[in-house]
Amino acid sequence: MSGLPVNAPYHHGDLRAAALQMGMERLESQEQPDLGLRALARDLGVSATALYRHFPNKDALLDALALEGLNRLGRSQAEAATKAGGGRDGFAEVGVTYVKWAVENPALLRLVYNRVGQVDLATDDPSAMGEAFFQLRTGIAATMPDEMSKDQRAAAALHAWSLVHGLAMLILDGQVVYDPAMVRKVVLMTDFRDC
Amino acid sequence: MSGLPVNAPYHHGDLRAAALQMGMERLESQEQPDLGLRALARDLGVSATALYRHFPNKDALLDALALEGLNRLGRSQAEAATKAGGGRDGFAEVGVTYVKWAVENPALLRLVYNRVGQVDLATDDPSAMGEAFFQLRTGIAATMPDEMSKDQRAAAALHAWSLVHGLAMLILDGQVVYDPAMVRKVVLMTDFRDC
DNA sequence: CAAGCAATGATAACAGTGTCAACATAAGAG
DNA sequence: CTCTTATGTTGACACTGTTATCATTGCTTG
Repeated sequence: MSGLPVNAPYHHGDLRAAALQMGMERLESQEQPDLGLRALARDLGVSATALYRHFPNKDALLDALALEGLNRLGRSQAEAATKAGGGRDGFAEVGVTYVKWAVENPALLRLVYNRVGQVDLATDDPSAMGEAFFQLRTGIAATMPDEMSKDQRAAAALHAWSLVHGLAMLILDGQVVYDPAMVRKVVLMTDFRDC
Repeated sequence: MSGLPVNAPYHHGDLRAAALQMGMERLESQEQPDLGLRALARDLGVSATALYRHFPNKDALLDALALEGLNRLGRSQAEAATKAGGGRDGFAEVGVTYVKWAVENPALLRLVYNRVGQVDLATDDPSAMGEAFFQLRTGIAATMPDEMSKDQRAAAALHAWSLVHGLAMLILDGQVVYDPAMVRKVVLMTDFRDC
């Protein structure tokens, strides 16, 4: 009866979706967004504890946002993998796409990698985060040369993933300035010919 | 007059050093240490606001810890670079050392990279974080083959840094299990022969 | 040595957070 | 219509970082 909009209906309609959407908007528009429960609820025109009817706690909300971010990253990678042909050029193109996505979604990428490691795979739904990351890994491995053995493909995929992820993190942390040409050059320094 | 030890002297002696040491101990012993000002002061047997006589705010304390961490990482890398000879094997050895240090100091590595990017180089002492990271970069570049041009060395150093840093972050985030042999294999997939 | 000043510490308070318990309202099922 | 369930609110508790104010110690200088 105080502070909140006067003629607002008692029930919001779909508060869960609204909260996730607002969180996503902040993750997209700000580098260090404020995803506090109270701040979010305040801007949603709802009381702080209302969110507890849709999420057991703050971490659950962040996990939901991270999962959506991981799906977006996976789609971006899959799209790049199909569009770019095979060979060195195609491989480089996929790597450049990863870094580009990270630069365009810095807060979301950070959230994804910070949250996914803390998921208790024993109790939580194994088809959520783990599945999405599995797809990301296999998507990366799919861009490897065909003549590799299974072990070689795994190692090469890990090499590629580490390279683009590390480069992205160095850029996001302000250690390296983003330059697409430089990214392509660095990625192309990897050559799997004789592995 | 309450809560604190009875016969504790009013002045601590060297509270700044004690706070940094306790922070370092937590960074070394815990994966997600609690570096809150109040929690830190409580365990130091001192009031919360006493720390404000030695640090302008919490960020300054974390910056000091991050700087010490960066120096340790730099020393580890410099030591590895001199011990390991040149060539592919030496290069691989330095990379393995980076990942090993990250696995042994997960919270410290995170703090270093999270803090260093936010330092305002205009107002802060440019000889602190920036200098230490410059040394790390040049140390990495020093392990590159001699026959490279200057630009090639820079790109190769960025490639190497991104590779080991990304691999370290994937391990710390729980996406990849730490296996020294695997790390060496992945690092050796980089070949600078024809760049 | 004494006086005073600067360094260092403590207390109280404010704004902010996540979270829980208790209560209020709306929507839907029988 | 009634009763249950879902959803939202209020109030409170225990935290946090930070500031203003007051207390104590130690060093410096006359």
